[in-house]
Amino acid sequence: MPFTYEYPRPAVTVDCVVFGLDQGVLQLLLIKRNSPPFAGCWALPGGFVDQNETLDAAARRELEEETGLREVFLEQLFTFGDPGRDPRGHTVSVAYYALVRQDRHVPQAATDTSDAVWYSVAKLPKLAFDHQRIISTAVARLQGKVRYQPINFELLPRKFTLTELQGVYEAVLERALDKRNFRKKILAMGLLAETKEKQQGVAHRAPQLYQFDAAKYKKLTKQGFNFEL
Amino acid sequence: MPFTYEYPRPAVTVDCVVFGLDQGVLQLLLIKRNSPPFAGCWALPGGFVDQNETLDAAARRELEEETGLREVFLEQLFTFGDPGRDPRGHTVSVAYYALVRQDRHVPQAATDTSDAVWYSVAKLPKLAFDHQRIISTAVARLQGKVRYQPINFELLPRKFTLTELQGVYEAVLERALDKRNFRKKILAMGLLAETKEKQQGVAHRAPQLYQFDAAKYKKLTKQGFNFEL
DNA sequence: GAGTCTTAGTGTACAGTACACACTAATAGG
DNA sequence: CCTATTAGTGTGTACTGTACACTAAGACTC
Repeated sequence: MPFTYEYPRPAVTVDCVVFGLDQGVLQLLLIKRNSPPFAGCWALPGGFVDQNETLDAAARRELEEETGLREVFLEQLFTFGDPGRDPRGHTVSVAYYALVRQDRHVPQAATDTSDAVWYSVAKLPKLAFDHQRIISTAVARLQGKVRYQPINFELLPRKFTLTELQGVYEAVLERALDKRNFRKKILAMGLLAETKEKQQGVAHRAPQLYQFDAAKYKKLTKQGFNFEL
Repeated sequence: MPFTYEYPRPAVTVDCVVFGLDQGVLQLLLIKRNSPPFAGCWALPGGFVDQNETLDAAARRELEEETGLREVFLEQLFTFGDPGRDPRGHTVSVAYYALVRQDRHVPQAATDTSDAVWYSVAKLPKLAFDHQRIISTAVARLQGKVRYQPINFELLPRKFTLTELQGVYEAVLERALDKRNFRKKILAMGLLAETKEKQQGVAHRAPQLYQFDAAKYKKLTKQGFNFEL
């Protein structure tokens, strides 16, 4: 026991707000709790931080254990530590938010042991602990972040059309955007590379597929560029 | 003991990055450590979170205990939890940043028991733990925040001149601003109220004193206004 | 293969904002 | 009263944000 500590310690957990996108609607991945407290309630995936584990690692570990998701975009959100938030005792939760590509949406079948289900952000069930508050914080953060950092690509398959991308922005920001202006701005950033492909199997003019140029983004970021929408 | 926990728990601490302003230079409040580890080193004020104490309360308590400062602007910054950051064992630190009014700069004499000293942000001594990293994060956050939230008032006395305010922005952003454009923008926000006073005892035209209209700020914020500089 | 349906893709004009820039006004001190 | 010092003010120009409507292309139907 490395510390001598005069009071009982608060415990440390991580919780992940996982955003996905289905049919242009912003979704959240929730877990059904099996054990008390809040047994039977829906909750964010998460759990205790192990000794000698970074917070990021704990978040990724819990995410994989409970949902099967790996190698997603993951960023620290905020830390919630009110004494009353867990009826078992004082628990400090470091919250993360994650963005998951549509083509990697793990369907329920793939995570058969756990009850991980996607819910539309607009229609969430009653949640355990203070998870509703954590989600509200995450939504606000996402809306703020999207304005000056191109993270919405993380919610789409690697190749996507501009209309799809606009849909993501609209879903996140909860308002309509002008098509022509959106295209102008997003292309002006210079972070999108045309692929040689067009989308197949649509009953109308086939749209161009683009992909996000991560290398260029890294380079421009280092030079202190801003990517305001 | 409310939890059964299979591993030894990481401990939870808070650390405060306290910004002040002296002669137009951005300053940081540091504490000299008396005990190991890092005895004799400079460090951020902070300490363990008590059971059944909110994180905010812990930060305020530690700040007052170690520096005498009360009722300052205080906001959560980021949580640092790398296992190696404290040689005694795994410690998760919830970092805060605070802004202190110039007229409330507690001089060293007022905190006679502790060694709290203001250092220019540009010339910091070697610091304990990962506190240098925490400070870098705080500076970046402050620079970002200042662009869209009027928090710089927190660094000035209640009544201040526009030139002083401009100086704060310049100190934080580390670049010069145009006087006329700055005045236009900052007055256009509508958050400054002229006082009936002018600054006394200056060997030149006496400048108008202003104060921040907190009520108006609250009202406009609720209406979703932006305060970009 | 002509016609229809549906979404892709494109340009311009106007308003508002950002930015560069230089002189007069007022006060204290000598 | 003269000097030194900072306060305080307006305009023109470039750029950026925004509103807005039509043609292009592919798939399916008959």
